[in-house]
Amino acid sequence: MFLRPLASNLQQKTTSTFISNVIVILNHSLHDQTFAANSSSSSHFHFPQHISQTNSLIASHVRRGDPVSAWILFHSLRRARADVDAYTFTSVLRACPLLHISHLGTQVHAQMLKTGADSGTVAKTSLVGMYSKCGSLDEAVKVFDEMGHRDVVAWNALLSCFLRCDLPFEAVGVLGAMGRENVELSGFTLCSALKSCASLKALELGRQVHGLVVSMGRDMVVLSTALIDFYSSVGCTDDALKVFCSLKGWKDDMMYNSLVSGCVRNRRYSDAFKVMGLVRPNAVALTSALVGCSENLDLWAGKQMHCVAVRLGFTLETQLCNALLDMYAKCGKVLHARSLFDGICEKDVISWTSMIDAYGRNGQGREAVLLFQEMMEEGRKVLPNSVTFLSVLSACGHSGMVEEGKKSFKLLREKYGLEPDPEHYACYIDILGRAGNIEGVWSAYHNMVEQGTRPTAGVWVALLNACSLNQDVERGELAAKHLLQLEPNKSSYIVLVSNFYATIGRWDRVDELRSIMRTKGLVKEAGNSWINVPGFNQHARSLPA
DNA sequence: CTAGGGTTAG
Repeated sequence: MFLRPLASNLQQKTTSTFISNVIVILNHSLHDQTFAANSSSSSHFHFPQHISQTNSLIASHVRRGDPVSAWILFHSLRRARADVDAYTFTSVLRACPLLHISHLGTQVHAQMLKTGADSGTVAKTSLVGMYSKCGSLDEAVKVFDEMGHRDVVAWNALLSCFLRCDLPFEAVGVLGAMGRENVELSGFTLCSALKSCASLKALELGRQVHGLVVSMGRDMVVLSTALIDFYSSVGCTDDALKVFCSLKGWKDDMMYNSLVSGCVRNRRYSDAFKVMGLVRPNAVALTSALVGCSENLDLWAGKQMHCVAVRLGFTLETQLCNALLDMYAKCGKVLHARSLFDGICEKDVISWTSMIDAYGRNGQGREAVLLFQEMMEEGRKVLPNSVTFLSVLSACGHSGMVEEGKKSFKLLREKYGLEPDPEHYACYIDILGRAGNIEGVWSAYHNMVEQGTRPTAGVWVALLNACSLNQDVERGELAAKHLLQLEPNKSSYIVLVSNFYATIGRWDRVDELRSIMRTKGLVKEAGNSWINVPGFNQHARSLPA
């Protein structure tokens, strides 16, 4: 009831944009030819006889991943003033978040209010889902609050709402409220509960949910997957393996994928390879396993993965190719990485970023910058993001390309409208410091503070390094003070600060820091280097034949 | 006809 005045308001405000949005959608539609023929005169457009049939048609468009067709059908229904019911709206609400047009869902909501289709639990539940998928958490909660009767599905929708917005603490709060309201939990509830526990690293709570899963005894494949993911997230790989082994009967791909990814995340590479060997691997499992190869610098195993991918015909999977590219780059095989990059038909921002980073980390800054320029060329549909810029900036830093670094730092804001993160400033300060431009370093710092960006430890480290190199004693001491204030217990930072004082000859401070480290019981972390000798590699040996 | 599990770049 409260929303009625708001609805007419919205309707007025959005009518003009509504028409232009539809034109945009029509231009992008794969089916626009057939539709244009039909829509030129709406009397030639025949809808199925019953509204329920049209509803299923809209729903099936959405299911097929074609929200544009769903929207076109819905819109022509409205234009023809055909009857619609609450189910028409629930179907089209699922298409709204996929169309990425601002306020589209709000427009539908307004139409629902006008036709009275917004009452009822099912309609309101789909509105909650729509708003949360469009990023309007407040609106979603508002709709939920206005619901008269809430069934378990409505509660589950609210739960996923908080999970989607990365608010696991609030999600657990919803679980508590469900308990107080005596809502009977469903499998969906437990699934969301496990996800919350995973993000909160709440081992005990998760174990209790595990108990509920066992006692409920339904949806075991899906819930076991969620359990595997939960135990992997809290570092209990053995429990994840136990869940996997104790489930008898058929297991699907997702379950294998979850376990492979969990083993890799916990650096249990040989277990990951063993699990992969149990079935014919799919593209997702291979992608996870490749991360293990990259982290492990295990070129031998990585090449096996590559062979498997080729044999099973996964070479068109962009995400898998990206992981392969990265694996070759991390193992120092830039040329292999490049030929993979060239072979990717649908290059996404990660393909480009990984290749730029591959050049940068191997000291080929010139190639990195050239590839970045190629990426930015007119007519490319892939836009660089903040990670791309980090790779470019660090490539410039490693290769001493000061001018190129300055240029890309400017582009970040001016051409792409991105706000530099502290990490970008740290890279940029590093570039200027190495070039001996200490005044540039500090003006970049002041610039950052003026933008309201708070310096992180990484920024202070970059500033301190710049001061060491340029013998900027006073401001270096300032940076040292801030760094130790921010991270007083990190031995690597204490060593860094102590090295700074050694550079400027303040041995009293060096001794002071050493005794601080002793009293805090900190030791300098051992450095390590890693090489793989073919034939002496444990993970490679346990690879399935 | 509303709600759920796995994957890639720093």
